[in-house]
Amino acid sequence: MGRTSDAKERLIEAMIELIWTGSYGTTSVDHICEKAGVKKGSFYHFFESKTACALTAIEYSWAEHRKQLDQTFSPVNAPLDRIWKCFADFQREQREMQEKHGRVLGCPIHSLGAEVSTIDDKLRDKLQEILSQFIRYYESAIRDAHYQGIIEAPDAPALARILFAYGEGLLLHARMWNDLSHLNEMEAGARRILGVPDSES
Amino acid sequence: MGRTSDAKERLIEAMIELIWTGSYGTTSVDHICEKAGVKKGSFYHFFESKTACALTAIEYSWAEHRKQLDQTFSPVNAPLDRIWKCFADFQREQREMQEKHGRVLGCPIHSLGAEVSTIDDKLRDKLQEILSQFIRYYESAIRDAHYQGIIEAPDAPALARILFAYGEGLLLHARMWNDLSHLNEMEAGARRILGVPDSES
DNA sequence: ATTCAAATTAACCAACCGGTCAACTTGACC
DNA sequence: GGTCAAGTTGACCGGTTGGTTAATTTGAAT
Repeated sequence: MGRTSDAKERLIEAMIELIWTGSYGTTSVDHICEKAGVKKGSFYHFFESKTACALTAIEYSWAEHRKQLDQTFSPVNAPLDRIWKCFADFQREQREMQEKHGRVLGCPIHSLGAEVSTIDDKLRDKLQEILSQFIRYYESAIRDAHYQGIIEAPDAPALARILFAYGEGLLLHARMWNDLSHLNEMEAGARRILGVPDSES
Repeated sequence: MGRTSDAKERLIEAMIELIWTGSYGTTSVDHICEKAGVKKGSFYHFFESKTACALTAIEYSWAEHRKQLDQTFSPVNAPLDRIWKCFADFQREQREMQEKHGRVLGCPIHSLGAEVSTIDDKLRDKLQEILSQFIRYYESAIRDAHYQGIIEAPDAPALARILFAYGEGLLLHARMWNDLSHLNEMEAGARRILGVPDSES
């Protein structure tokens, strides 16, 4: 079986962090290796290319994130509460990242997508897939809310896309302005989009 | 006075196009020079650095764009019509870019912002400034609409930010999916955000 | 026609890029 | 405790990066 190692995991986590705090272009294989405490030869022992490593890292990161989203969007929770809890999770995560790295980092999938979608087909396809999956969380919450008569939303997928575009836009602004307070109005904006008065849940 | 040249303008336009169709990271000085038909020595005759060129290019591009925005958001137009016309302009521009480059390119300011805002302070500040100016177009249109009783929006700046985040999110999706049809629902989403029924203007 | 500031050119630089490779070390399994 | 697959290492590669320089050409203004 040969010896074992956690170098691959360290490389994955290093790449995620470097892409998130910087960009794909500024994240060099050398930097990843340095941060992970791994020599470049080992990098190419585990990954056939920089792109392949990024693909694995994105998949890994999304798999981690899904665990929490599955909890947040549990059908046990009231439909709109799922969305508000998701926003609260966003805020918490962004706050933690600001405390850790001194900057609000926004959504890595979106920042990466903006950078590479015209350049790298494989990365773009993977990012599309992840974002499509994410929208489904909003979609089912919206559909449930509609069926329960909480909101008027006959076209749940369309409304989910609107809500999603808005949320991602806000996260990007928070990153650009390095300011968490942009996220405070997230729920207020979502209420307007969903057509929920402030007084109601 | 020495000889004159339009090399600087050609470099600016080349840089804008390369950033828009690709990314800041993949846009090398060599590529810019090649596209502009200019030798690298001349590049550094006109600009002290790649960043300086990008700064000038962004400023130039925004100045061009403002001319049209000033027309679109002319107080002569009905408040909400300004916004719908702005969206129509977005769609037209994106369609033209797709015809020209084979891809939907989205908003270069935002894509660039996502990429460089944690890396390059000067670029980030300039992009922030431009986006802040853009929001003001929405803001004044919303304020006018509120004052005329067309919509209920006591906090125009906040609603403008929501609308803006949504629009930018949609443009990014159009870029990532290379699909103009994402923009078709722009007005419908905006109507929900602004609280305007489909029947009314 | 002369002048001279401004534009152009090509050669050059060190650092870094993604990627390769053959030699070497390790440790899980029998 | 020996085996051998798997992990590690450091040197190496050609190409590209952002940036520099000194010599040269140009043309607008006098």
